[in-house]
Amino acid sequence: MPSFLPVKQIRVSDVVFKQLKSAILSGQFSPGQKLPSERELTETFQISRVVVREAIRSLETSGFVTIRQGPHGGAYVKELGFDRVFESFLDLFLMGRMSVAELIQVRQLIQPEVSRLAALHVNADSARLLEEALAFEATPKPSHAERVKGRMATDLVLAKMCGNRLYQAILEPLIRLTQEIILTVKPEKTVFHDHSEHQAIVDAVLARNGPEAAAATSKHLNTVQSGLLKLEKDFRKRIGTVSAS
Amino acid sequence: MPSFLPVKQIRVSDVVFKQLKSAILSGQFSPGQKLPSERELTETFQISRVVVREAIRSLETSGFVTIRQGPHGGAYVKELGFDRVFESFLDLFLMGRMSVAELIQVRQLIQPEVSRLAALHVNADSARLLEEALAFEATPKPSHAERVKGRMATDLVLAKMCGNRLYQAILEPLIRLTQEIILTVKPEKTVFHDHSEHQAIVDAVLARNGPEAAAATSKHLNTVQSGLLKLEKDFRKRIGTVSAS
DNA sequence: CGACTTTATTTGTCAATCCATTTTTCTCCA
DNA sequence: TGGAGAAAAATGGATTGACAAATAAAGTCG
Repeated sequence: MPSFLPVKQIRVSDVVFKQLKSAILSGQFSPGQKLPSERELTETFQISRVVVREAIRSLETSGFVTIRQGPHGGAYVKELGFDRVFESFLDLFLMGRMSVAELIQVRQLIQPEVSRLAALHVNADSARLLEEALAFEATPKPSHAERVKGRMATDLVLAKMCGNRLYQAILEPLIRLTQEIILTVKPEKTVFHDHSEHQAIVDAVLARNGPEAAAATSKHLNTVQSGLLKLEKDFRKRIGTVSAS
Repeated sequence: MPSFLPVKQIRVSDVVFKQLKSAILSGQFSPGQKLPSERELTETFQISRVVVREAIRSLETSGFVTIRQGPHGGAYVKELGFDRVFESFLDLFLMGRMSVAELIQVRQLIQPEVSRLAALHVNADSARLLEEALAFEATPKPSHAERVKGRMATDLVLAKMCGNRLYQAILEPLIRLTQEIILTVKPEKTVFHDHSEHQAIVDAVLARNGPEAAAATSKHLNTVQSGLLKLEKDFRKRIGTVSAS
């Protein structure tokens, strides 16, 4: 008997998922555009609606589309952000496969370099954004949550303006993860760093002084570190009672 | 009229997804364990099977479970790896939101530091793994694909043994992404680095010489860089015709 | 005892139907 | 003519019931 090849057993919904994903990645559907409706795709692929729905659901879970209901509803292609990276890091942390100490150690390597690069790439636009972020941090916030988020504004702008989008893709999720940890524990009173440290970083960046920007960032992170490490134990105690978002 | 609260409109499958995810994260289901069958969950949550399926599908897409068919089939909880991070980076790259130059720049910062840490943390076990990886690289491989993958063995072991799992979570996906790019372009003949460079890194690590390990890694990456940058244009030409995996 | 067959369990797919949401269009009245 | 409200239409969300496909375990027969 001739040796036949085994028939690959794959789920139809997987095939559809990959085709749609491929179409998005190759630009056949641009961000903002709408995929065909479920019923149309049913006809196109000649499969049941359930399968189409599962495929689209996977696209949504992967962050490629958002789904809206009603006429003019459907699966709309999203601009690919860093949410998935963030979610992945968050889950690793929640699973206990990463500690605050490790998080800070990585930030201590990457962030000074990012600030250094930001100082080299600064231009009129980014300078304005940076000053706005710093000013935003200084404005009083109604809630603790907003205060914590506001505090990260400068860091996020620096990550964005460093000229390397991969640095941004790594650092922004790490900063958001730090936020998440602080907010979960909610140490209402604690203030980890004062405004002057961010001011020093921004000054150095605006002066295009790379080494100084890196040094100021490094110093800033040392300040943050001590406060954060104390939080982890509290955090681990709480997450048992808090539902995953 | 008293002001009623708006009824939150949420998808049932989302609620189920979050509950199951939460149960996994909190350890109610450990890696290797099986979630209840679809029909059981149907009873538990008092919802239709389709909804249960969508929720489980999302868990699979998020990398929390693998689904098997047949008796003893079902949704088995996975050990959370770095696949999701890798996928996220890969998609960002495919979407043109990250370049090879940026990838290399980040590796040039992180990898020397990782090697330095590896030199500080090396012990009997990790030393053995490292030597095995280096020996594995030296053994001839039948196919180009295996050669490329084999070449990364040492880098992956170093990332694993550096003592910071977040570095591993970042670097391993970046190394795999580099692989993926090389393999897609398939420059059959090209050899980017010779064995001696990895040997130098391993020697320094085993000698517990952190600075030297970092320096050797830095030098190694410089070698890799020049070869890689030429590849990107070829890569971009191809991905239009290659389906997303 | 071993090879084959059957059976049972579980996921995969389908079809038809109805509900919920939301935008557009129509209608009717001031 | 305008505008408010009602109806229609388009789309995703959910249900039900049935059958197919895969696969591990139990049974059967030589």
